[in-house]
Amino acid sequence: MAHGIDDVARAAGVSTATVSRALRGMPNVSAKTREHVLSVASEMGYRASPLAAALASGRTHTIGLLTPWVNRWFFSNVIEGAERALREVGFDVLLYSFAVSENGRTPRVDPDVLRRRVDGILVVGLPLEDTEVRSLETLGKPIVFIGSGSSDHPIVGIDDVRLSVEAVRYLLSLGHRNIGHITGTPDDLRRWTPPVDRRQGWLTALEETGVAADPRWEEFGFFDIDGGKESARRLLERAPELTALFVASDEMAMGALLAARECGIRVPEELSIVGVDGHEISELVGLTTMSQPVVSQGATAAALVLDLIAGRPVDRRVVFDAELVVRGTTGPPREGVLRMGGPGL
Amino acid sequence: MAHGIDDVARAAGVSTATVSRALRGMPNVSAKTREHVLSVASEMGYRASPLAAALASGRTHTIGLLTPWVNRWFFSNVIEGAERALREVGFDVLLYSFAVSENGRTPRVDPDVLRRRVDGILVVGLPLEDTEVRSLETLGKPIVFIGSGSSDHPIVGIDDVRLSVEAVRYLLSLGHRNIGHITGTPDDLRRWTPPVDRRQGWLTALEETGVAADPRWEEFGFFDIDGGKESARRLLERAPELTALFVASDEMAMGALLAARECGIRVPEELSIVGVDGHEISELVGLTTMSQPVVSQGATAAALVLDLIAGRPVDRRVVFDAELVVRGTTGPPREGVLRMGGPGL
DNA sequence: CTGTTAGCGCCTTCAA
DNA sequence: TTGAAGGCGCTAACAG
Repeated sequence: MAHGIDDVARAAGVSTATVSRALRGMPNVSAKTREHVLSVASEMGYRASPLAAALASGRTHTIGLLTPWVNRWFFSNVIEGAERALREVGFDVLLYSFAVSENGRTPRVDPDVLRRRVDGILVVGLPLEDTEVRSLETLGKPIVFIGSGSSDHPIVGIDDVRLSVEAVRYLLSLGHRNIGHITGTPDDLRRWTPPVDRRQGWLTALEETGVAADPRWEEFGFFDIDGGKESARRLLERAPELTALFVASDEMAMGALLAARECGIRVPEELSIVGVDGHEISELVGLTTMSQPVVSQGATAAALVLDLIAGRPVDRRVVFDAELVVRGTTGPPREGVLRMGGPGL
Repeated sequence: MAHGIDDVARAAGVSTATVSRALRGMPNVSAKTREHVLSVASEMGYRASPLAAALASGRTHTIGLLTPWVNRWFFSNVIEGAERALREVGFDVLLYSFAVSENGRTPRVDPDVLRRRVDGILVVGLPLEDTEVRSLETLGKPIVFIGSGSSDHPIVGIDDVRLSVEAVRYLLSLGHRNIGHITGTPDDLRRWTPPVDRRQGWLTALEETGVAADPRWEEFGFFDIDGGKESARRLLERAPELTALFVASDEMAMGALLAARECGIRVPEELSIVGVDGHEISELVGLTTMSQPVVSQGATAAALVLDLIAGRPVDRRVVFDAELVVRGTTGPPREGVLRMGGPGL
């Protein structure tokens, strides 16, 4: 039942080398020989052992997927996209979750585990320390980052500054001027660019319109629902003049919604909220958000490693567009006074 | 930089066989030889090529993880648990997502892709067709199911009937008698036991109490938020006498919450809702639910395949307990009339 | 306890 | 275009 390449060679009356060439679609095989070999092989149900092939050729047809979490929205969707794209072209995906150390100084990725096991590496989400990237580079395999990464390798993501400017401009166009911001940047993740860039976009959009962003209008916290809730609570108590919130992720925005509800603040009548992500649940909660394509980012990153492996030239950076999705959590500010002359979007 | 086993053998002044034995902790090596080999190897930064080792030994130290989705709550959490448990003991995880065909007749898993690549298989979530299971069995490797599976292989999961009885008993103990049920069973997933069992539990608990379950009290739909919302809308319109809903998943329950809100029905004053899962978001939405340990199920399934691989005896079925978590979506029925003499929980 | 010797199943020069 | 033969890097009998 489990045939080897020489069983096929014998049955087809050719050498193993010819079988190997025919099956892999190499050019130097006559059409009729190939056809014959192919039919014999399929008749026998033959499949080359990926292990043996990898050992002999040095190519594993496997991609190592490094991720801090598999059970979080952004990550699981990227993985989904990458896995499907890779499987489609016959590549396997080895899943490696690594710890997100709070103190940030424990080495989290061990290149030796990947050595001689993969043809390329995909790093999802969290940026690695320089030393970690260097150690991965010793593998001599292509590396592609998704979401946030190292400057020396291709990265696919979104333009966080731009998208944030757009979100805040939308709020400005509704008449809001007192717009707060909730972000998340634990100390050890300073190099995680999305939150930093989103904050920058918020500042930029306000400046454009001549609004001075009061430092009291921003709040830091954890990047999940709970974190958003706590941050929003503090923010709303401290700065009651705020009529709108630009929140750096949908999950935090949902937390903000909960906080508003608990404080008895009606959304959007008294407070408008815009998130970032396009989380499925946001749709059902009616959250206005900047929606980003996540599965596509995974698929694109997969295509990039494959290009790199094949020696094709690739873009150093692929940027996806985020799209403003207006839903129920945004409206004109509570004073009902639209100050004309704003940017208008 | 990339040494082979014979480099180490030469450097240590022993044979490759001894190096191999020493490094793998085999018994027949003298203590001092082992120590010496180990130190030489680590000095050289040597790691055995998993590929070559697998080819020579027939053991790949890799588990194939089959799942219909990686970006859904239950699945991503099971994967997370399994991956971490496997990596801890040096096993790799090959991720295979397979299509969930709506018509149910397209073969979704191709055993040939796994042939000679894995030592064992984990199937997460959806049950496979008998033919699919048979084809996987031709690989001759242990298979473990999580959540729902085939009778011929170990399965880890929860007792859906029991948990549902408990959930409904809780509603009964609050005084509810008109308790509806929302479930999801697309036609091609008849063999997906959780929804079937949860429905059974609902029926059983009602019967115990002498309540006749009106067929109008149950509604089928899709197993996500949207599906729950639609189902709840239909149910609430059709059977206004309902004072409580037992919903077969948290996501559907969240949909039901949305539907209630849109219909102007207050929760829990006018309608109590209980879900199943223990989804993180439910916690923040304040949903009462039967919480199941999911990461643990993944980790346990991982331990089971490892046992099977090692030839250790294993339980054919590992059942985890679900736990009632009472939060804000449940309360006494709207009439405020507690009919005494109920089961009392 | 240790070394020798075949493979594991395929790919890939090199000749023909 | 095809075949022969030597690895890829390690494990596992079998001797010693």
